[in-house]
Amino acid sequence: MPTSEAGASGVPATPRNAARGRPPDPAKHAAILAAARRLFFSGSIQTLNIEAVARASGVSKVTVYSHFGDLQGLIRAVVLLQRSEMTAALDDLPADQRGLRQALIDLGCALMGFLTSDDYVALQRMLATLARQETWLGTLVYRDGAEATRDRLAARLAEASARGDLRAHDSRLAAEQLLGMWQGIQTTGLLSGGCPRPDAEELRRRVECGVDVLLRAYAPEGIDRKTDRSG
Amino acid sequence: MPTSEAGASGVPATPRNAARGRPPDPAKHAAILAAARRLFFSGSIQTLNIEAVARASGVSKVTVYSHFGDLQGLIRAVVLLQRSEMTAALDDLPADQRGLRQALIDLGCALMGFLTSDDYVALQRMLATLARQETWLGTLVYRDGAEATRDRLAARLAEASARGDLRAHDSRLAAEQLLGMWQGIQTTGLLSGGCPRPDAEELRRRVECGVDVLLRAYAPEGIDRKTDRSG
DNA sequence: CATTTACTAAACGATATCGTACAGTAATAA
DNA sequence: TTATTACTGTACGATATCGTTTAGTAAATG
Repeated sequence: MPTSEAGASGVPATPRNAARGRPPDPAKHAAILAAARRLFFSGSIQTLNIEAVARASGVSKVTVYSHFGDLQGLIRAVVLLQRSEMTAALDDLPADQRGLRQALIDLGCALMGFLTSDDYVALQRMLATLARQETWLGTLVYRDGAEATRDRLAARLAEASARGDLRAHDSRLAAEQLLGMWQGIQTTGLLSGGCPRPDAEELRRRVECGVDVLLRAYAPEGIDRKTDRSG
Repeated sequence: MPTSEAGASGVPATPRNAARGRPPDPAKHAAILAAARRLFFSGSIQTLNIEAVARASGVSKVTVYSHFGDLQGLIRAVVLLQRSEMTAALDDLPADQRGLRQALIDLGCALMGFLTSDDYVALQRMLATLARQETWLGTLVYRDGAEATRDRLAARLAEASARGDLRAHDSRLAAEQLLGMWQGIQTTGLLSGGCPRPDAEELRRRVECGVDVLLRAYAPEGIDRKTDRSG
């Protein structure tokens, strides 16, 4: 029997102590995962089958099973890999601070670029497909993705409010509102394949307008901000 | 050969003129469609297979084929059926006019109730799964759903702007912003199974806050609206 | 009546895919 | 060297599901 302790973890079959026999090959583990990911992203979850993965990764079918136990396990691993890349991308969002408006715009542009990327859309589609069988995957990605982003954004809004740049408000709600305005109905359309991917220009416009609406609505009491974004 | 002209339409096999032989049974057509719909909504697209549909609708397998030609055809028919129910629901949205704010809130509540319904979520999941194979389905639902709703909402905002209740603005964009604020990250969460369905109370709060943000941001120039929704 | 079309029940052929078994080779530790 | 574990290639068994065929029954028209 192979190690069989790898399970769905990203770690290549942790040897229990000081591995007695031939050590498992991490390169193969990675190759399988990469092939599975590629196969899924260039097709649907239907095209992600063990044989194709084995062929594409130049590995025996048995090796796939010994590394990931199961097709479900492989799918899980792909989702988790994608999730880790997602969180990394979200952690790299700009944290610039030359003025609240510009900071929000930069963040919004980067975020929307990510949310409309093929990778993210594919991940969401996968989760939508798996939602019935593996709820926990969706929960995980939602927590680390949408919720985390909202909370990070909320923290900035709360700071701004504390500085007096915004009136007192429910920051988490405001953050969701901003995220919602940025997305509009785009993400829905992308997910169902109903609309093409918007270009950077279009995204920027949406992001800026969303920020302006938020700033005007939550401007400190008694201040009527006039903006110069006419037309 | 059976009529074979039904295709994916919702109409039960239009007889070309004055049908010579035994007429097709509309009840069976409906029963098949209903069973298919039920099967999909209580499972995933995986549980929607011809044999199960035939069994559940008390109809021969061959009949299913003669009515819908193909599994793809059946799936198409289910999506189109669901789409027609969706558009009906969207057409029934309240068009009340006792004040802009209340009208928007009523509309938002009804809409969000629909968007968070099991049926709508299931439809979106289906489209997300099918997005690679049958783009046109997604396009169709997106047009009749999200875009139509946005445009209807935009029309109301444009009217309000013409009346002087709102400042001049890009109504379509504003409509998307409002839709986005209402949804926040909820729809994303629901789709991936990441978050539970919000209750009516929660939805109402989101809708109201979204409307207030929009109204304040797009208030006629020079007017600083003070709201009484403190806390 | 005969003809034509819709429908049923059961069986069949064709695949696709899963997961496992087997026999052999490769790499590492004792 | 020997024991042990990883890996390969091929083959196999078990299903599941599609879509079709066949033979017969049901319901309509002329």
